[in-house]
Amino acid sequence: MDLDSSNGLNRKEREFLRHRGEILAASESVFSEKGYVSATMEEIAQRSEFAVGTLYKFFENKADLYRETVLRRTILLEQVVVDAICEADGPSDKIQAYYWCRVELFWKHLPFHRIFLGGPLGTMSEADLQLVSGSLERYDRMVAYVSGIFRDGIERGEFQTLNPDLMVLALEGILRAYFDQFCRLDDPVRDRNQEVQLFELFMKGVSR
Amino acid sequence: MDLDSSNGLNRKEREFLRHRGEILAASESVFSEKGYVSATMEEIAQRSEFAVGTLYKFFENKADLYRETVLRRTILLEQVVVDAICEADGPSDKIQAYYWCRVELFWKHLPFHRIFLGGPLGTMSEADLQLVSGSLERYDRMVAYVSGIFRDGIERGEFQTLNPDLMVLALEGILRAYFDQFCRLDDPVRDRNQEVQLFELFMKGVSR
Amino acid sequence: MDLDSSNGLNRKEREFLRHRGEILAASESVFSEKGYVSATMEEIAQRSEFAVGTLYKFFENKADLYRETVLRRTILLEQVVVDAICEADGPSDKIQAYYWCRVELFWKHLPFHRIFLGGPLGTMSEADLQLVSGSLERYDRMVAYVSGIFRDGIERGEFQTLNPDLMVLALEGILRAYFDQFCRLDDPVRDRNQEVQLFELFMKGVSR
Amino acid sequence: MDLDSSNGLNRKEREFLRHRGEILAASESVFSEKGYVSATMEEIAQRSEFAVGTLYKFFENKADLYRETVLRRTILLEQVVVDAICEADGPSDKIQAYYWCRVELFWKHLPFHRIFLGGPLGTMSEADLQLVSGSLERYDRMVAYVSGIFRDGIERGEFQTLNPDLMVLALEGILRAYFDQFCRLDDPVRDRNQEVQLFELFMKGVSR
DNA sequence: AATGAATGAGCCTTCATTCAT
DNA sequence: AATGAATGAAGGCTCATTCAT
Repeated sequence: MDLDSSNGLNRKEREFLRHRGEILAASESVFSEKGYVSATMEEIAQRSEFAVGTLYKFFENKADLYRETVLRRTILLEQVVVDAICEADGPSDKIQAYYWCRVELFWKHLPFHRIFLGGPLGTMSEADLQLVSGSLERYDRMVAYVSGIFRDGIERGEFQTLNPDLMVLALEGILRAYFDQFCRLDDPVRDRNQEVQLFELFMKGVSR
Repeated sequence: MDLDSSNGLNRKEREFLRHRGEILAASESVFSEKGYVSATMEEIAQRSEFAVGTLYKFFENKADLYRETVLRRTILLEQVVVDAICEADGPSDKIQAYYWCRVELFWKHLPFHRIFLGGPLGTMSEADLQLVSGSLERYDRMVAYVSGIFRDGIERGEFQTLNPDLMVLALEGILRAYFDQFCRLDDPVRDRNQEVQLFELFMKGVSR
Repeated sequence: MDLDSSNGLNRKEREFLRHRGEILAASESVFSEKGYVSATMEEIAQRSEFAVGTLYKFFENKADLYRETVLRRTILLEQVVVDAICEADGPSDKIQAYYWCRVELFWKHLPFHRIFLGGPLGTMSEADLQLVSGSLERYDRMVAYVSGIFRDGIERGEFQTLNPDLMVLALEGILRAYFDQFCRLDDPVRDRNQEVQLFELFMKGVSR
Repeated sequence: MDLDSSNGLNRKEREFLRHRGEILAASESVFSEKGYVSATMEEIAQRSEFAVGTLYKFFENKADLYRETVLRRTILLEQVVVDAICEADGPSDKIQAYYWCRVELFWKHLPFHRIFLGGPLGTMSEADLQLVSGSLERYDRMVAYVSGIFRDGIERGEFQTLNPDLMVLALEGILRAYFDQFCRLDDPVRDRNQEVQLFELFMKGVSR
């Protein structure tokens, strides 16, 4: 009976994880709307349909809840991205896979972008940065990974001879600028043509 | 009668403006370190060496102080940028002028970048956006202006046929990504070579 | 299941109402001593033996707490007064019932008189009046009701032909002047003989 | 040149008194609109067209300014009332003189009534009462004086045998109730007929 | 685990008062 | 006397966190 999909967990444990997930979902939505400081435990409680006290059974405090909220998505991001890259062959294709993977994930988890990948990377306060240091590490690792692809591509003569870190930086900047447009809007409408144009612009910039 | 630099203002008025400037400087530094919500009037007062009550003689409230802090720099940004662009001839040169102008201003006003041009553009909450709506308007106007240059460049055949808005978007994204690196650091070191490489990457991307 | 006096409320609800009542009691005492503006939430909290934050779980803000403090007593006043009048027969007896009812209520709720029926009716600022508009409405309704009794008495020939509104006005004035004496004192001593004399003076004034 | 109407004061002294009077006038108007606590020295300064600091050259502090504002009018009240009473002959006429004198003064100094004779007498806090103790003394003296007239009238058989203090109390109460009506209004309209009716009601109540 | 009432430190803001000019 | 910029203590209100049930 207990041998369900959730890898050999019993009912108690499954329920625990489900509740935890519900809280994280609520907190993601509240944090993305209000920002870390203005979000209140009260509102997260309401939206998750738990009592305030219950949140503290699952997370040490507000900072911890925020950290975990961001971390959950960052882990996902890293996994999906690495998988997508692995499945592609050759630097250019890998970069293309990465690009579209990022774009798809954005549209799937727009609120998350508002919390973590939008703005904050550069502009969070010292204190805030520590809140997500675990996620930052993963993000940096991912960026380094992509950087490695560019390095490879340069060696193979597919990309021009530029600092590969700057290539990722430019790519990330273009992605964020594109994403940020939609974070301002209530009801964003995707335009795949723009996504194609941006990618071409970038590839023309880095290609030999 | 007062032959000073401040266009016919008397001592009282000059002192008022100087104090106001001191408060704005303090507030810029505090807001950039803590963010709007976490910054306290108390700390801004201490850093500006005025009493809390004094801040309220110069600004209506915290939101107003923030607004003016951001606006002052945005006005400067717009002026300097437009001037720089005007002095250059032809689309490519104008874009180059714009690029370096933005870079110079960043290094001159790094804290401002943390407040306004870093992150927040995409990720500020509805409420926060209204705080700086005046500045946003100016920024959007500036972006539209640069977009016009791209349009012109396309018509002249200097740039490839892409949506000029996406060109500015990419350029802004690259700039922000470059800037954001340094916002994370305590003691950023400028590397002009990187700045040149990034610009070339971008120009290669948009040029015919 | 709970066979208590509080009409089918559970323990939680009863406790809520009890706490609310304790806060209202404390606030009545503080407001009556200090007046609305000088009373502090801090002191009301101390006197009710709750924390400041707790007050805000029961009342939206200071104005709301004040409003409710006054309203609770005004509702009581209206009920008791109307009941007393209804039980008496004929205009003169009804007025007598009203008079003694007001007097008894005064001695039972002296602090309330300091807040609402003493002074403020005439002298509260525009802003303050809105604070208690609900109570004022009730008070005016009560006065109108008593005025109707005078009108009736005039038609029956029990009272002389004067504007009935002025009769209530005089009666209210005499009551307030009598009450106000005791509000000045720490340890007021009731003198029923005075109360009788004042009533006779008034009745002689309005009777045929 | 210096022998003007102001009893042998020189220009300096006359100007001093004039300025003091202007401040008192402004403060009367502000206090009557806002109440003691809500009135600000800032607003009094603006309305008197002096700087805040200047107010402190004329009055020790806010409490002192309030005290003097009230006292000035109370002294006037006492003088005018006593004069009016003296000019009348016999208890009934003296009371009539007093009544109309009070009514006239009310219409002449409505804002003052809002500050001092409306409400506060009974309902001011301990602290507030000390603010105007000097005025209260004068008011009590005036009331005692009128009480003496009633006592005299009782002895002469003009009034019925009741506690004369209660007679003044009733009279004062009726006056205040009448006055208070108009303090609620922006644009009060006098109705002399009402004033007559109220006086007759009262006189019928106290007369033999 | 779940609840939510209670807590109290902390922040924005006001305003009586002072003081250098 | 006159000014008004500067001060800072005090008050209303919020919200992360705790704890008894």
